[in-house]
Amino acid sequence: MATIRDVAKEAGLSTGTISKALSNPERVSPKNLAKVEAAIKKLNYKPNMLSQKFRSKQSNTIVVLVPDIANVFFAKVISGIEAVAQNAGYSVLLGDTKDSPVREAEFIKMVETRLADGIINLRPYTSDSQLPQQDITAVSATGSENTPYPSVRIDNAGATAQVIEYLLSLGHRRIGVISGLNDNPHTQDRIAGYQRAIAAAGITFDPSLVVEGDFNFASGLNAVRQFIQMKERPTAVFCMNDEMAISAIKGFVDAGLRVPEDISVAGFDDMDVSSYCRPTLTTIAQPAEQIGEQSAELLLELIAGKTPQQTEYVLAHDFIVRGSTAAVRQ
Amino acid sequence: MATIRDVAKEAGLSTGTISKALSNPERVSPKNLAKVEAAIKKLNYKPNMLSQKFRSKQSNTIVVLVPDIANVFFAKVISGIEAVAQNAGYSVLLGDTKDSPVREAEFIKMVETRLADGIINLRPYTSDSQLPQQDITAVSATGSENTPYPSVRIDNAGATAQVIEYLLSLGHRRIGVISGLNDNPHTQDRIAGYQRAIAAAGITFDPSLVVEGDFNFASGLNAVRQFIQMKERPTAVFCMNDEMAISAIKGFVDAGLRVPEDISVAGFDDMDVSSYCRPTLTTIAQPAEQIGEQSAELLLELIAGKTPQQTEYVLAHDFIVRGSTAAVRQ
DNA sequence: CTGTTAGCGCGTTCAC
DNA sequence: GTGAACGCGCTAACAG
Repeated sequence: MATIRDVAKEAGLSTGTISKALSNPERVSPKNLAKVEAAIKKLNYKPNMLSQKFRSKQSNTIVVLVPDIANVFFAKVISGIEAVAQNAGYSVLLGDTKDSPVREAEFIKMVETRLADGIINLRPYTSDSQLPQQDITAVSATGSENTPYPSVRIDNAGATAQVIEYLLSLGHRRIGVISGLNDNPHTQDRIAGYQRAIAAAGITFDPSLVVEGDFNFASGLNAVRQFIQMKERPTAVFCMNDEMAISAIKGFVDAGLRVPEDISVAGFDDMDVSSYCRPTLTTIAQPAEQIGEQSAELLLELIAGKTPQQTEYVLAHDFIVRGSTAAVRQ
Repeated sequence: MATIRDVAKEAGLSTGTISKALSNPERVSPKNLAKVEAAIKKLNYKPNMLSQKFRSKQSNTIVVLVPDIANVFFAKVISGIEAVAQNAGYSVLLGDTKDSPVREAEFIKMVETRLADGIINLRPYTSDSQLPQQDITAVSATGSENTPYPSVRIDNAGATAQVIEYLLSLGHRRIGVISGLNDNPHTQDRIAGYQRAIAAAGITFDPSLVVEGDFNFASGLNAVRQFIQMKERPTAVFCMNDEMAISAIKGFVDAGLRVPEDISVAGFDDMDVSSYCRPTLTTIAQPAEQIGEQSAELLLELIAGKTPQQTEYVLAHDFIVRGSTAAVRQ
């Protein structure tokens, strides 16, 4: 495989000139430029980027830590990250951690060992996080409150409160929740929003109305079983993502209840499918791609050594009312 | 940042010994090994992987070319790739091409310039593909028939024929199709399967029954409008993915038709949501993760310079009958 | 504008 | 078992 020295020899010039011709063509005489081009073409020379990176000590790579890439929300965030990174000449290394701290640690090691310049973490921060054990440049996308490093997120508590207030306005007083895993920070933020909203309406918190899910379809169905067996069944259920909302709807319907006539269901995330399923889903739309873009921009600033004015971005969400919620039956 | 030389100085040894201590600890005296460890810890030394890669000329990285990472099917394939790659000590670089040949070319350049050792292409092969312009080690996941390089795929035509045969067995004679883009090889393979199946049943092909979609939700809705206006409406519709099937169902229902009583709808891919929407979806399940795993294994063999026995894997699919299809109404 | 040269951090000789 | 020295491909610095 041809090296820059081969090109130099072929063109009858020195390696320094070739190098300059590639990076600063305007600083090389047109005559020699032509020679260089000819030699490159003849030898089919491709600069070895591995050497370039080694030389420049810049990997121009960021790693994205994601608990599960098959989750649509994460995939969209990544899409946003990729767009910004690509534009800035950065590559993105995919770090599917499968929720394992060990794997997470391995990816963190990549920036310690210079394979990557920084990390974007899509996993919400918990205390067992390996980050930031060292002084690693990292930002948290989909962060929750109190993330100890730069983050981009939405106001999870506020968005939840908004949904709950809407359900209250429809006359619902017993509002169930299908949550994420209890130790997930998003779960906690959203529970806080729920409690805030019902407290403001003078309703006391009933823990039995909160059923733990895990953000997957199956857990929505399980939760429904619990609700159905209750003596005092809720008249509305807020689900912490759309997957669980969709399966909850199926669960209620299969049990002979109509949605939204007999029971209202609201979701979170606004997946694409949420406007095409039946009934269509009332939900919170997170600006997933934008979260990715903002995170990437923030990280790139950090890598460049700049100190950004903001290190915590709270992006706007949307509350979308569709067909799965209605006024409580009298 | 500490280098191997710093460690050598600290330990009172030479760089060569340190290097050996790291790669072949058993070939260094225990006494010195201890010194090395102490020095490493004291200086918080981390080997510079960028240098290692440069030195070894091995990037241990593969790039995955994907048209759209926010597509669940692709995301699952990637998940499978990631698992195998990680296990083999490889990193995966995400190449979101946004369906642009220019971006595709850029990623291909990464393997030409040594940044990556190989490519897995999730975009079905078309003639305008930039691959394999050079002798690049690449494999096509989700390949279609006649892909000119190693590939992993399912039998698209056969799977489609299976769905159609099932619909025929239910008494349907006019079977509509919502396809992918016409120039997509998967579209072509599946159309072939459709034609084969109806021909075997003695039905002549009516092109007006095939409506072009684009694999997105919205196009399913558009296609439905065309079907509804037909004088002779189909009694069943085969959709080339579940997204379009779900939105088609919504379209029919909104138009006052019942699914499956008035019209049957079948999909392709078996998204998670397909067992939770209403009605649940009759569909073809592709082994997405397995496709990813197989592709990664194949590519790694190729990279290692082995010649695999097989260069075309056709994996088994599943035909899943659920609630969206029923016997034709008399 | 061009050529020469040093050295990035590491692994790998080959003497000792 | 160990250490000194070289070179991977490239860029930067300086001299011409």
